[in-house]
Amino acid sequence: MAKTAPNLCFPPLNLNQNRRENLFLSKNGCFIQKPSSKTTLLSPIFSSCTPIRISASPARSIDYQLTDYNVKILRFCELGNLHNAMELLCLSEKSELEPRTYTSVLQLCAGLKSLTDGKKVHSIVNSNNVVLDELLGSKLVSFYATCGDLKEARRVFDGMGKKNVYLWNFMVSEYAKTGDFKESIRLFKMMVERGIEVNSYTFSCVLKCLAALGGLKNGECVHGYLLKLGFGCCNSVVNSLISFYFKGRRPESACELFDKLTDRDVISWNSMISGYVSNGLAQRGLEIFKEMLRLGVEVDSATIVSVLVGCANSGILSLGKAVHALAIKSCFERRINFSNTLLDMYSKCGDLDGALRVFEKMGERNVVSWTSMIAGYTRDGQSDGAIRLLQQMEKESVKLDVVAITSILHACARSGSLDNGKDVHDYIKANDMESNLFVCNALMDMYAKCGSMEDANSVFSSMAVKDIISWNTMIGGYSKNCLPNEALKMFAAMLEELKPDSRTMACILPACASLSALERGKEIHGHILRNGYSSDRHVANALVDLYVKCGVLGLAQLLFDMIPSKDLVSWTVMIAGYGMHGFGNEAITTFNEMRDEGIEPDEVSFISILYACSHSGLLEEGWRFFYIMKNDFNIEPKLEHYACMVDLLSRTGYLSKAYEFIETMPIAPDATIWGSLLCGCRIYHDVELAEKVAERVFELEPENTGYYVLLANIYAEAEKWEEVKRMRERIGRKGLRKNPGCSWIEIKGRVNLFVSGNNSHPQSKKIESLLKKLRRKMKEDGYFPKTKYALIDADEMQKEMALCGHSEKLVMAFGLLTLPPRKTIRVTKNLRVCGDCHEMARFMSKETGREIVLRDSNRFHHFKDGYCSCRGFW
DNA sequence: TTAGGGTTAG
Repeated sequence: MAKTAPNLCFPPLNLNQNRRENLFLSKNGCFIQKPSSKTTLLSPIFSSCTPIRISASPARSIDYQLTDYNVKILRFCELGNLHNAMELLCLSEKSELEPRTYTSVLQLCAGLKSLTDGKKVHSIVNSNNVVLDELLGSKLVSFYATCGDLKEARRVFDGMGKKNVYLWNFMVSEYAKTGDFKESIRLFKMMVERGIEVNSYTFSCVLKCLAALGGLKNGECVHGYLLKLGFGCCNSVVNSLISFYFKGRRPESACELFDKLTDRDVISWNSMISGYVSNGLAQRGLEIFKEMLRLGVEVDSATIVSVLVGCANSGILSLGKAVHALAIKSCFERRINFSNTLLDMYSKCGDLDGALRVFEKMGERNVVSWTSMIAGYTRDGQSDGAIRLLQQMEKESVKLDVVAITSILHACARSGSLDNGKDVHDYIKANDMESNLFVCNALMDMYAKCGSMEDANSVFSSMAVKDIISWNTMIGGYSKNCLPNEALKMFAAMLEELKPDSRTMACILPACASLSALERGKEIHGHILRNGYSSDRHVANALVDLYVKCGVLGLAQLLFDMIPSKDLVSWTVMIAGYGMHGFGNEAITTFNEMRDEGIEPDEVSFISILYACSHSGLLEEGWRFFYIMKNDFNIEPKLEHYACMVDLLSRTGYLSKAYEFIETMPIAPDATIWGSLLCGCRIYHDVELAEKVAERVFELEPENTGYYVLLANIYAEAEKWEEVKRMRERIGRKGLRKNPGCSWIEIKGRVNLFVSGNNSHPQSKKIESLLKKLRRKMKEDGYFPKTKYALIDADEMQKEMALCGHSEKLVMAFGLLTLPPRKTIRVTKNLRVCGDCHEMARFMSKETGREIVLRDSNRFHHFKDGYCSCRGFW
């Protein structure tokens, strides 16, 4: 009370002689007015006041006014009038000024953060040759530090003779405040070297600095030192140690200290809760909280905050709600930051309604509250709700910051809303946020996920500063958007600029996989091994996928077996791999193993297993999985699942059942589903059903040439040349062009692409002659070319010529000519392999003793000794 | 003359 109350009864500024007898000088050198006899409340202060000896003579009193600058300056200081205090200080003679006057003015300068005035005081101190004693020195140091001139503070500090432990601690903590923890530690070492008697404050600050520096070993040394000095039982020091060990990711050491701490206060308990929560051990943190309640330890707002974060991280809504009630009781919930934490707890626990209730009840909201809600909707898959909130934010003129922008971009990316994303981009431009790295990375990600790699690239090109995330986003974006060549180019450019990381590997491998670029993939695999990225599960899964898609199933299996803790993706990739290669039974065994491991399949793993069943003709098993998915796992079948089932029925010849199945589907079938049945009609030569089905397909996808060609082929195989002609005319009328078939083969890391019918390759002549030679031998062996597939109503010779030009044949011949003997020929085709080419590949494998692995748009065909792994299911 | 250790979301 004595420190603040005197201000309440100050006299007016201009000293009134008549009232002087009422003035007293307080202990800290300030004038205070003597209270009237009625004032009893402040009377205790006066017991500590010394009356100033003031003569009643008018002459002496004038003399006082002229000479005692100290008193006047002190009075101005007390009034906060720095201007007048400075003016008087400048007017005063050295001999008139007392040390206390300088310190008071300096304190005011610090309070008002007036660096200029404080510097002036400092220069007066210097020019008056005033000795910097402990007090004046401390004031100068703290003045400079408070005004942000830590360098000058340090200069004064270093120039001082005797310094007490407070001032040393002050400097240590000032460096820590600016983030210069190393300098803090250097000072601490100086303290120890100079024999300064450190105290508990020193250790609190030093341990915080060491935690920030990640100096676990140094911290342990300090721990030993403080024990030696006898601070091992000091509650505040042990609390600091607990926090230090938690920050150093050593919860067990923190726990040991807490267990031994007899004098626990609320900070000790809170340190344990928040320490566990921030170490990803929220459940243990919550247990500490329960123990705290059990023992009747009083909780405070910091306890509640940490517990809420713990509930959010572990998804324990019930406890979160109970703590919410406790917060209401304690009136904590009225503060905005607290409400935001609460809101986030509900949102992360999946209770969006609860989050919304907090949000709506909040008296004041800031951008964090809004962003929290947006993130909640996005997390819940309700991107539309997130975008609606953005519009509401705009209406309420809430200014978006970087985090808000990135959250909204994330919502747009999740929902694939390119238009909304572009609006956000406009906002970014209008608000000068284009140079922010985080914003740019999120923008690129949004464009990539919305399928616009052109826009993503334009953001990328305009970035002055790029980090590894920028590069990875672009590479991953190209890979996922079926632009593997661009991904590889970007990867090559990245290598010129910076070292890739494990995430880069997981982004580039799918590009190699989609190109079946085995050699490039192997190069990257080598890089992964050299850099120790194989333990990254994303990388390991991508490697399995790479070898699956490059047709090296054995290696994929080996790598899969080597993954120590397989996740759902690892299993799903392997199941799909077996399916793609026609190993349906192996896929089923793998699926069962996954369930034995306690991993629950999701809708994607069911697509993989159903796909595997359909590509191996496993009808009964397929139905069983379809049933299990719906009934045991409560997964509502999606179009992809129905497509697999239709495919399975069609491939196994149950065409009318497939038709019925489509008609009774609870969701509208798309062209792919009808297309599967159309393929079945082709396999089983059901022209009548094919016509019925084809019309449904044409309605849904009138522009897709593939389906017109498919029907034309069905007609051609039935030798209905009139209908083939009709189809060709229909295609011609619509101005549609058949998608050109192309195939490629990677030789020495280079992808060699062949387009059907194109003979511009430098080795064309050699290829042609090899194919003719092979064809002759095949005929001798009783092989008749499947000329039906030529789709041309011409004479047999012409048809055979047309078939010779199919891209997969050209590539296979090129492979035979170029690759060393016994090397497997690996071919990839953009469309489904044609029947004639399939026959020829079978023959080639027998005739040349070569293994041929052909990946078409649908599956793998392994040709060996005249047999194909697809067993006719393709 | 003065201080520290626990908490706050997107």
